Amino acid sequence: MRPLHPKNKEEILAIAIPLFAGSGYNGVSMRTIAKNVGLSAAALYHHFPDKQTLYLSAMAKAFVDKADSLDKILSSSATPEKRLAQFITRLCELVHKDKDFSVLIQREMMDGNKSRLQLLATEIYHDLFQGVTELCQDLDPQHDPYLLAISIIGLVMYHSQTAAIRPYLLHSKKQHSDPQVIAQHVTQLVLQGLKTSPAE
Amino acid sequence: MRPLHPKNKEEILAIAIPLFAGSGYNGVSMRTIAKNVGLSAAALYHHFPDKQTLYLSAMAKAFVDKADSLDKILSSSATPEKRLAQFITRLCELVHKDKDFSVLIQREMMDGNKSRLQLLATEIYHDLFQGVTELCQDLDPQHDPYLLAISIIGLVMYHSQTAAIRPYLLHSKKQHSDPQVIAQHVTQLVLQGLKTSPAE
DNA sequence: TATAATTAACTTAACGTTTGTTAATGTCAT
DNA sequence: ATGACATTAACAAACGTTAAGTTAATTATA
Repeated sequence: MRPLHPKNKEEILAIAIPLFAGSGYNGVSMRTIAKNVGLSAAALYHHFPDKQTLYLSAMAKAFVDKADSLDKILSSSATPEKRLAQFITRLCELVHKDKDFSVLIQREMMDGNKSRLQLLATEIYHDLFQGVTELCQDLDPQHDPYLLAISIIGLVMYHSQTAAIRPYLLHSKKQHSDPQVIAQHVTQLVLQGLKTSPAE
Repeated sequence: MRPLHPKNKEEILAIAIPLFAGSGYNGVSMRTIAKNVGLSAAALYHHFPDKQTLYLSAMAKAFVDKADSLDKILSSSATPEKRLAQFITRLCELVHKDKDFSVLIQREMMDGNKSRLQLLATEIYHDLFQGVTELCQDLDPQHDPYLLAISIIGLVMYHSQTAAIRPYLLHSKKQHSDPQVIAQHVTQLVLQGLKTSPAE
């Protein structure tokens, strides 16, 4: 029987992405993906030559267009402080809306071999990191822009990645998962640290 | 033949820990562990009833005594600022010396099911997080201590976790992996943000 | 103190299952 | 009729795990 709704690659990848994000490469079998898609495992090989290619395609799809909107903010003509605030807010929204994004990046950084890390660095991180580094130099030439760039990105990412364990920690409140609340906290931390107001 | 140097559980776990850190639970087979230890796979079942138990034992060993030295700093009588600086420095040293530590925690946060997350939260994070939260309240009651605690821990952890991809990023220098450099950067960022000096 | 029983620490061989993957085949729109 | 998209069946390899056997040290017994 010919299927009523033949699956294309994009549909398969859209289903595979959260699976890989949730259980990692080794934790997701071709049969698991197939079952979720509504196909036999063998049918997947009509769309992808092997599992590795399917996985890399899923990664590419998960990352595409993510960096673009951030790059626009970074290269705008606003003041450095405003660019920083906008960038942090946008990144917070992004990782909140697409929860697989930061998890997949994190998994790649831990699991990836050299060539995959290089791919991640050039394809995803290069422009983004370059932009943040330049922003950091505009913000304060005194600081090491490299360390500062990692700190800014890391702050946002870490708040997103700890979401799973948060319910089991004390004093956890709903607002702590609100991207706007996190964005405001991170922005203030980066710009002013703990000194709530210089006027005090 | 009875072996000349019989392996005990601790030896097996010491070898299993970096394997699990490097490839995750599903990425490490009993046969792989056995080969690295110098035993047959079946011999591992003489020491541990199953893979899950071996893994959880490895996690316990990797985490034990890690939180203790940090708790001491947090409960000292120094000023909040000094306690913060000491805590960050100690945590930086710790994740730099034992690179498996933060990776294993990160993997648990991503892979762990509910019961394992709860275990991680109560066994590892509870006292530590509680201490950092209280320190944050001492530092500045204005800030949300919960968000600030995650930010502080996250800053240190993220610098450690991005070590693998760092060689593939531009402007990377050796000093950016130096725990003392990172500690100083993070401390200054938390205390003062970008404002290099109020006297300027 | 000599000897028998027990135990700790392994081995090889095999089990049933799951894995990624392929082969052979079928169905339907163009 | 051809080609795109699917199926079921099967493959070899790797998986976690178990069974049975071997050896040497320890412990109990006479």
